[in-house]
Amino acid sequence: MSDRYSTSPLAPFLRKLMLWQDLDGIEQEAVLALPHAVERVASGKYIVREGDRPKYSCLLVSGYAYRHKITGDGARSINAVHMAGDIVDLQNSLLHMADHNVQALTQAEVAFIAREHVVKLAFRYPKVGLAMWHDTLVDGSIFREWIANIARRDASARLAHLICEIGTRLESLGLGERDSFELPMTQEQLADATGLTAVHVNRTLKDLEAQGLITRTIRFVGVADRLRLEKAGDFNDAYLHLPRPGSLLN
Amino acid sequence: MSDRYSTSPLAPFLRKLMLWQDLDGIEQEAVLALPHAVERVASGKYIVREGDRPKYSCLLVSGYAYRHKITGDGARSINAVHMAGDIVDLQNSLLHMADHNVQALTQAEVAFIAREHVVKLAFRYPKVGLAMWHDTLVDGSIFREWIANIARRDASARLAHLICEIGTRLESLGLGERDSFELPMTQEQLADATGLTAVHVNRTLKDLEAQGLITRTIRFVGVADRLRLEKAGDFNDAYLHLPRPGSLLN
DNA sequence: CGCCGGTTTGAGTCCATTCAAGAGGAGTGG
DNA sequence: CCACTCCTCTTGAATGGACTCAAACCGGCG
Repeated sequence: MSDRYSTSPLAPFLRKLMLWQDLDGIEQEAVLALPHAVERVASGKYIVREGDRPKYSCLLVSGYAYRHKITGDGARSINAVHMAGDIVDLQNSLLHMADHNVQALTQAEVAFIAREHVVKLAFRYPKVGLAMWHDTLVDGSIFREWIANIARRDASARLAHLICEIGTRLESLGLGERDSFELPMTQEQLADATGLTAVHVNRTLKDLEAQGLITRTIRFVGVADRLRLEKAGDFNDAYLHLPRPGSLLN
Repeated sequence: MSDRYSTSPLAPFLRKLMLWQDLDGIEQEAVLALPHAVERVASGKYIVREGDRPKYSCLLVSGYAYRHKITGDGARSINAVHMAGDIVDLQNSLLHMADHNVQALTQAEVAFIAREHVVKLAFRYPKVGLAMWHDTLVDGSIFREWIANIARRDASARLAHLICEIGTRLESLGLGERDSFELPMTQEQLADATGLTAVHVNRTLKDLEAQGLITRTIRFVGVADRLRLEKAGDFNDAYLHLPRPGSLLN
């Protein structure tokens, strides 16, 4: 049984919920007991498409995914990057109509859960419900930070900020080290996530590398000097609302 | 009693929740019975400040407010504009720490409700809870659209889009007409909401006016040609998830 | 081996910014 | 009631950060 806490496909999801609320054994069991189906998704495949009317919420069990919209003249805007444990489209399933696309960034595993099971769980176990609600609020907080990032920071700060955020989130989910991880996004995807063009991302990354803030290998980016990178990206992790020792309020 | 549905300071909030869920009489009563204190706030006053640890959620009863962040080098980014009925900081109160500021845009009335009452209501009356959750999801959807707007549209489209959005939301809340309303934001505020500068907003608004899409009086903007404005702003209201005849699902 | 998606680099352009100064209104206080 | 101030709006000129266009490079893969 304590096995399930690590082997269940829902384990990363549970781990994430427990960032937000201290769930007891019964509540944890209830989360893991959600009826679900796991699917393997190839890199680049769509998980949800704008206009879909999904009946299932989906969670990312492994790999990366991203949300994006296409504007009228065909430009793409990436709204979010997701990693194992993230609820990838509570949004779309509770709102009944997908207003954006979700696409696998790498090969990934996705767990599908019928909407009504999610809702039932949330209201039968208020702390679980509160954790999920909390999660959607944190998502919102991240969107706000992205708005500020794209609207009011220059190219190198935008990229530095994005890299810091992903490192911090990876670490908070126990998926990697904050100071040294790799980011599986093409420069074009980085551009669409920062409101830039691929060409300019290329030049800016080279610049960050020349300054000794990051390292780069083909198609991947790593962090070299975390502190200076945070400074360059005007990064402050408060908006991620991660639990801190001493803030164990309800 | 049917009086309270129009006179209570919480009436606009209830009206908004009922956009998302069809609440019965008991549920409606429960919403209106929330213990609350109403405060009048002068234009420009802060309602919540970044770093606050608010114990109260607040609702906008009348007037306008906006959320914003200040970046490291002092630039302001406006993340959202709110009107009567909007839940203005469930965010900050449920997350325990405000990650951004909320400021009155005009003179406004704000209702403060202790966090625990909000939570209790949400879980005692699941449909009310679902409506609130839904509301936070729609907020998130709007943030995503703003990201796309700022990241991937040019100045005139950004402004056109913002104007369309506010008109549509005003109408959906029964606060005005979609095709002709006034927007109490300075050009500097419009700039901070669209990732532009005040000077360029000025030139762009003049341009939209010259094209016959909007009308302008001192410090206010009105809609002249809604259809063409929507086209210019690449505006499609799907992301607002407003109820439509025929989509009365649960 | 040759294609293909992604990366790199250069040169020229442009949308939006910055800087700067003036005009118009609203509010305040003498 | 006028003088004064402050804030917003307006306009012009110059600058610049990011974009576009275009070509070359690179590594993986069928």
